[in-house]
Amino acid sequence: MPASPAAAAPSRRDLLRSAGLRCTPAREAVLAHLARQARPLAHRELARARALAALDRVTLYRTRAALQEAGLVHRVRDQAGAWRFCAHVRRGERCPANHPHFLCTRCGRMRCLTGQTLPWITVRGGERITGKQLVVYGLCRGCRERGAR
Amino acid sequence: MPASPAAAAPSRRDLLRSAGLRCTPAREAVLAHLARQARPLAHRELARARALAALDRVTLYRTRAALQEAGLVHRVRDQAGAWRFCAHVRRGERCPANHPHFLCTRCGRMRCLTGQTLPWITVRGGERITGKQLVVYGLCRGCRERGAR
DNA sequence: CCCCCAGATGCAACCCGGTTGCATATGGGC
DNA sequence: GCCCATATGCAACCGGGTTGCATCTGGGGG
Repeated sequence: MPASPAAAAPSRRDLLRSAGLRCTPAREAVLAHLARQARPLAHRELARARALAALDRVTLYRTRAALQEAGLVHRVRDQAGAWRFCAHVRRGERCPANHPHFLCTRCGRMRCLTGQTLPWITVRGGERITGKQLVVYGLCRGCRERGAR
Repeated sequence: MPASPAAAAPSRRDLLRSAGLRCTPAREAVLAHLARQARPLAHRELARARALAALDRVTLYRTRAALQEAGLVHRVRDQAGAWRFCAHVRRGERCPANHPHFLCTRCGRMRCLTGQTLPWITVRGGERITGKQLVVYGLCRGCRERGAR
């Protein structure tokens, strides 16, 4: 594995292409940003990012969706009702979003609670379960120390 | 306990008033409808209800909120990002919404999975937890039998 | 039983997340 | 380098939810 700066990472480009997606500047930038932040980002947070500010908002929405459908990214609904997208930390995990998420109700930051899996829920009544999500919310440490309550 | 039809139920009116709310037609109607349905209802479902169709949508939003703040009702975010409100089945429960919810992604109906409590999630990092919610989604029995997939 | 006002309702306008239709630009296989 | 499937940008739209303001009313006090 070469150590040259350009080739150090497993190449966004290869990642996108092997997921069956065309490699475009928008997708590279969004994927890079999600990977760098490594926490579930809302549309606003993406739109505010310097590298993504120039993108049309529709493009941003479509890019998020494309990355998610291609399996490079997972998403959670936050308590404000918006989707948040997060790059998979390790590729090839069996269920990449099978963990709870924490959301700070003050600063709006969300983080993955990796290392804990979602509980097994039994639903009696013949339903076919296709997914689940658990969001824990409250005040993050920073917000708790900074302000009262 | 009297058996006359008028006094059989514990009176919506008393419920509202003891929760510190004025008793208005809108609130009585919304509370009655939520109690009758006994599952988390989205704004659309409330707005479509015959008894509530005449209400202004803002009133509906404010009524939902009032009932919830007064503790007569709890709410969950569904997978579409909208709030759903559900009347408490029993009053005085310690944590009235401390159960998972099932959402059918086809017909959009949601139901409370009472009888199961939410798991204890440990969040390391000094966060103060104020709430959590677990939504399980999939196809309900009816939709599964009715359509394919 | 009526008066009166805090609080509830209705209306209009607005915000924001998200989607759709369509014309134009471009990635990448040939 | 060509060419087309597909990605982007733009404009318009949808739906959930909120806000400001004028009007109405529940219900406590007289």
